[in-house]
Amino acid sequence: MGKDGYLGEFEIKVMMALIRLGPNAYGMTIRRDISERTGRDVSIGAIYATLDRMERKGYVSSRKGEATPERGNRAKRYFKIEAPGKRIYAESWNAMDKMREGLDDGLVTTFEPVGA
Amino acid sequence: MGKDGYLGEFEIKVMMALIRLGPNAYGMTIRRDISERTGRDVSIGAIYATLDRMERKGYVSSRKGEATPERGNRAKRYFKIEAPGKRIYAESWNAMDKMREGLDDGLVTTFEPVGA
DNA sequence: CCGCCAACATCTACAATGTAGAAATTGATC
DNA sequence: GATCAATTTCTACATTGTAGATGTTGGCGG
Repeated sequence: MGKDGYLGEFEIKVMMALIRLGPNAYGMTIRRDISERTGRDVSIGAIYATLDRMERKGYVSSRKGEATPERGNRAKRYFKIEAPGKRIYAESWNAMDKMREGLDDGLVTTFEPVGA
Repeated sequence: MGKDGYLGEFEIKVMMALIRLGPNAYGMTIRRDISERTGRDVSIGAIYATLDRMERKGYVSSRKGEATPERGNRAKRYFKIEAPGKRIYAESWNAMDKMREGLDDGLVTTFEPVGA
């Protein structure tokens, strides 16, 4: 039970986007969610590569949706988290959280001492 | 400012251990801290490889301590976070935190529905 | 003395993840 | 039927993650 490694930093973010987006999660929305929240752009290739790898492991699954015909459109590929994915995501996050327990944010959020 | 990537999952954990351990951070204590908190063992090689890479980038620095002669002892190598390290750690963590904003823990912490 | 043990660090190699960018697909519109 | 927009797919390479074997240093038992 839970003997595999942890999700990587980017994988965790993708998982979070999946959770947030729910049934509306597909490549472009996932990308947008991550860019908006973190303030940094990610290539769409990065998103799919990660999603594909997680799908191979059974962490997520995908299904093709209908092509909504709004000025040229390719069928979307929707993703959702599967049980093993939830499990490893929870483990990954919990480990982070435990590592962080007790750490004072002040120590690390401030970049420079105010006086110089 | 802050245009490099983010720290990886393990790098973040090592940083957290450094913060927690303060002046007592060296290979073995870092390893122990991570193992105890996450409940999983990490090889000492993994710790040093990560630390070395972060040192090359100027995120952390190290100095050799005196060999405390308690039943055979090699001089410890103490590590500490440098300003660029604090910066990227904060950015990395903040990005995670923002991604997670609003997510319901209940969704992901529970592995199986109670009823089957 | 000498060989062993303990506490640490170093090195090497390989697997997994992160990431970008260019190309392909598809249907709509003109 | 050429072009455009929304989306996915493919490919390749850089960076991180990770283990394990090996080197170093001194105390200790005998």
